[in-house]
Amino acid sequence: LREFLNKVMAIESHSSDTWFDLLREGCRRSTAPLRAVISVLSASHKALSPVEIQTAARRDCPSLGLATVYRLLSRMERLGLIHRIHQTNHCNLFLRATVGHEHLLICTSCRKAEYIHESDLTELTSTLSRRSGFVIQGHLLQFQGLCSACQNTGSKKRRLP
Amino acid sequence: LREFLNKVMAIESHSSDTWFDLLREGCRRSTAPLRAVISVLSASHKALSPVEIQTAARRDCPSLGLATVYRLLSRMERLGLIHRIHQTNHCNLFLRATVGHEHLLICTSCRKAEYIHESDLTELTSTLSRRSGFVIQGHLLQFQGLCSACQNTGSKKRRLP
DNA sequence: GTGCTTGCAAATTCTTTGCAACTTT
DNA sequence: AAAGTTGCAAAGAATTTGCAAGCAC
Repeated sequence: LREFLNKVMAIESHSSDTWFDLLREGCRRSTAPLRAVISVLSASHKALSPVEIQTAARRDCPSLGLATVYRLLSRMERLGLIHRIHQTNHCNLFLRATVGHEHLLICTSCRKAEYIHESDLTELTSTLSRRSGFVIQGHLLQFQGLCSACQNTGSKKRRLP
Repeated sequence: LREFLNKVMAIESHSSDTWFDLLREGCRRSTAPLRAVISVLSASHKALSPVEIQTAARRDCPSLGLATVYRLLSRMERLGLIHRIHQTNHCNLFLRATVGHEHLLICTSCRKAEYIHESDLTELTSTLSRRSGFVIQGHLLQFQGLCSACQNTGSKKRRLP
């Protein structure tokens, strides 16, 4: 696995080492399904559904079953390697997590997703905590919109609430 | 329906007229299932699942079927009267929408939910838009935590990621 | 009466699980 | 060899739909 991860890291220009470090710590065995799914998720800038992940990963691992995809996704989610993307309707899309960037900007048309860096929420969180009496454990902030590419290609596949 | 809504409005102290106005505009017929579901949702400060809504609404409308609850929920969601609450696992909880308050604070234990007023996001939105080239259509901001009541009652039903 | 709504049951869709076979270490 | 993983098929959930009967206007 270690070897495989180093290879993928070398290819992925946008890769943070931390993500691969987490993988190395969290996954003990290097199996074909795992490697195939890692390849797909580490390279994708779009949120993908389990079926899409299966389809894409079958290029490297043709026998890959959907149940295995679900099992791998839940493992990777538990490790904090991927995030579930919540849209008005569909909440079954997954995207590689980026360390230090918790917030998202998602294209409602092509599902391209970007992690964004956001600082102001720290203060807001403590204000909220003080005012409401809640112990705040986490939050979910996601922006939806049309990426520049989709603004031009018209509303082909646009999917609005 | 108008009459029924006025009655409910009178009872609900926290009610904004706008919500009932929207209902009046969006719903033409006053049926027992609709009235029962409105009663439940307008009064609840917790996010509720379809089954919970059915159960609660059966007090007023014993024959209420689950399919009808789903149909009513999707109508009300389309009208902007309720919001779907997205949690790490479950995304099938619904809460009455509060006009002018888009953001939420949700107790992971009892699911008590409060709408919060948040202003800073406007500026952040335009910064993001400028930097990313996205046309931003909306966003989702939800805080999770433990409400003061649940901090004391221990971690009975606590449900963490 | 007309047309929207409902309840039921069946159909779909999405996700999880049991299990024997198979890999990885 | 031992332990963890996989694929398949079956099971479970969650949600949607077809349709005849019922209701609101």
